[in-house]
Amino acid sequence: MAQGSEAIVTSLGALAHEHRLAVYRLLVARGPEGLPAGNLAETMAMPPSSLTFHLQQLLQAGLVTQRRLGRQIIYAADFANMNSLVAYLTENCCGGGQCAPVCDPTPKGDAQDETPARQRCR
Amino acid sequence: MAQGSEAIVTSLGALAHEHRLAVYRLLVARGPEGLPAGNLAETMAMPPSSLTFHLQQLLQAGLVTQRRLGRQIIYAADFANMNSLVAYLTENCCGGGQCAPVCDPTPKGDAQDETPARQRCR
DNA sequence: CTGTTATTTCGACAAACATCGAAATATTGG
DNA sequence: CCAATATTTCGATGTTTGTCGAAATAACAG
Repeated sequence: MAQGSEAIVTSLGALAHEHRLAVYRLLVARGPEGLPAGNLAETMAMPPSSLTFHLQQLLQAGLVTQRRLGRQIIYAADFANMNSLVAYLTENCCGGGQCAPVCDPTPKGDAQDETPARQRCR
Repeated sequence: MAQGSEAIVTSLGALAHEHRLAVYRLLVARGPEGLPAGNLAETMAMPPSSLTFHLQQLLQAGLVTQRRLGRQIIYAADFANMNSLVAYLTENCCGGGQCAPVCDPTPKGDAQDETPARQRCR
């Protein structure tokens, strides 16, 4: 119980800041291609050293990835980790179906809706 | 869009603490009936004044409600707000379906100590 | 090499957060 | 009113977070 929720607390804390949430949303919107740090700093109108501070937290929480491209460093959202976070909240922090889970958009061609009467799309 | 995320940041921050997340989970497990502050303090093995501090944050974030019953004060989880939080994360922080929604959150009401991360639908 | 660009690390500081005992505030029962 | 119970408020204190300029590192182009 304690070791699993520790990572959750880290992720929640990483997103619990105006600038970091904004940065993360930018990266989500950008997709796997990601954005270089300089671009983020300019968009956020934030000094580079401040941005780095926040990116480190997102990185440590495993919410973003980092890769080098030439002399710039590209950050991208890590969707797997956000998935875990949403899953945790839905499982542990919502009453039995009280906090309605998101309905399955079924992005790919599979049309199997055999889930046992739980998903309510509002 | 920006003013909405302010409330989200507050909610995330309220949950981004080991003790508060544990308290909130206790309240979620308890349901609308809720638990008195003293009961929470004892369960959490935490001095009452410390507990109050954390309860205030959850309260301010709108994640829990407060009501008096005799000389004790009962706290209960506010599911509507958690619903908003999960909805926000799913809508704004997950790529187009990249962050797969949760499937089948164990119909029976145990939800005690499951592995927090993995949730494969298929 | 040398200079230029992109980003991080370091250091210093203010602000916010967390902890908890002691005192204060409600509520009930006698 | 007085005592007992349940919880909060206050105050003091240590820790963590956030900010940002200056210096350091890394990569590239001549």
